[in-house]
Amino acid sequence: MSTERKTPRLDRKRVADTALGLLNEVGLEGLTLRAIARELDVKAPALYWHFKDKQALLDEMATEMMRRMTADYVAHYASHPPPDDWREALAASMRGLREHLLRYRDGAKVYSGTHFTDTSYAAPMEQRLRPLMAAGFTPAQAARAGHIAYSYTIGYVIEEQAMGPDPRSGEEGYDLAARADRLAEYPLAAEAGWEIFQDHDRGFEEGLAAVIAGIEATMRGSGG
Amino acid sequence: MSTERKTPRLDRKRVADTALGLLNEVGLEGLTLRAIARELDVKAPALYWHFKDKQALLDEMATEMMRRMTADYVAHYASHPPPDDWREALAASMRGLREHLLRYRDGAKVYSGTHFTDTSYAAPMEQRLRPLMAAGFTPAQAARAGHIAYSYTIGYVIEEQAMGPDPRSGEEGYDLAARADRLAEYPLAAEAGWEIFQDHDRGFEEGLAAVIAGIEATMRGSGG
DNA sequence: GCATGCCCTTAACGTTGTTAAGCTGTCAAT
DNA sequence: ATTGACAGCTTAACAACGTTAAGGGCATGC
Repeated sequence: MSTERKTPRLDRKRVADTALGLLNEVGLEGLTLRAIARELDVKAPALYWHFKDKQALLDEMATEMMRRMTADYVAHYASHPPPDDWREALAASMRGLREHLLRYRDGAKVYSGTHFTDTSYAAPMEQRLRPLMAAGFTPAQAARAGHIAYSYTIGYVIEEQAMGPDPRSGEEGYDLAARADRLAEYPLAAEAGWEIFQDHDRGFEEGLAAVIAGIEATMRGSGG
Repeated sequence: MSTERKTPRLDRKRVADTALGLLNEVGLEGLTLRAIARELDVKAPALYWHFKDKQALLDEMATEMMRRMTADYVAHYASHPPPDDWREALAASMRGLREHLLRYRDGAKVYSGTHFTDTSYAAPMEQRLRPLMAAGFTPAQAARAGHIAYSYTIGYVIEEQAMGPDPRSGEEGYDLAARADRLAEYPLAAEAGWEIFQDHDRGFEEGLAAVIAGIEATMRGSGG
């Protein structure tokens, strides 16, 4: 009856955890099976006992990211009351998504390139949709609204992580003055750099506010 | 008529063109330097005369995609009058972006993972921003508005291409009924599948309309 | 005719994902 | 206790990849 049989050094969760940790040190292109194995004090082929191939490991990593996100949600709403306004609920959900993607180097790329290994992604999705239903969205509208906000967030973070080497540091990995020089022929594009490449937190919030306002404007009262 | 100096079999454009063609046949993970070289009747190391490394080739591919997109814009607006409404102009720009990303397998992934090799991306950006300025947006607002729509579009197409193997075919690469079964515990998430995974064209349009309406609602008349 | 430099080839290196085969320790049954 | 089986790892090896080093052919300027 004991679920633990003896002393297996590895299991799927331990591998995914370690791989996620290593991801932040070496990035996605440095994340080789041998490096992960070394971190686990094991040889590379051992991983194939637990995963069909590398993609399966990446899928498990994305799923683990999702699980941690769900756990944060639950923990947070255990102490705070959930927002009663659907706009705040949706915004909070997307902020949480972005925050978790930014927690790992190339997080958005790993995340968006995988199919999940179980249904753990459904719980946050369900939570994201419930407030919309409560506010009078039809199921189809709620799904659409959620996907719009989701697409915006994924796209924003992919761009965000693609340009700066340092997620979350104050540094800009990009010489904006040089960029403006190169684009002297295109004054609008040149000036846009200052708005787009700086203060990602504020930029994300402005866009999120617009997206949610747009959902409200185009989808409320038009369907139900 | 011979501007050609002698018989160089390769140049950057020919390589990028061929690589883009091959991309549609073999996908991003099958796009090896040897395969590209074979297509060009050349050995793999020859590519290193024209490109520093593979990433440089991918960058050139993304830049070429951008150039083709610009060319389409120009060709289209040579025969049609440009929309005078900033909303229509922005929507048309994003439709064009999506269409070009969908034209290549893994197009959005290639596109969003690269830094451009020249300033050719600035022309479409400039065109995207000009109508906004004409409508009274400040430069910062125009930049922000453009980036919001851009992020949404990139995120949408990445998801779109990640799930279906066949871009643009009528087929669904995904068993929605099986998905709904697995998610029996999460009725909202289950039902959302039917909205999200079908009719990408309509889904994109609805989201685009929402995003643009949201830009209007949150950014017009608030700045200057 | 000879050297220069461009453009490509041949050969090879180190690393990657992955497979095949075999070793080791623990448990169940005898 | 001895055995057999099987889970879980190792060692060895393979093909393919990106990339580098060295050299060859061939047009051009002197």
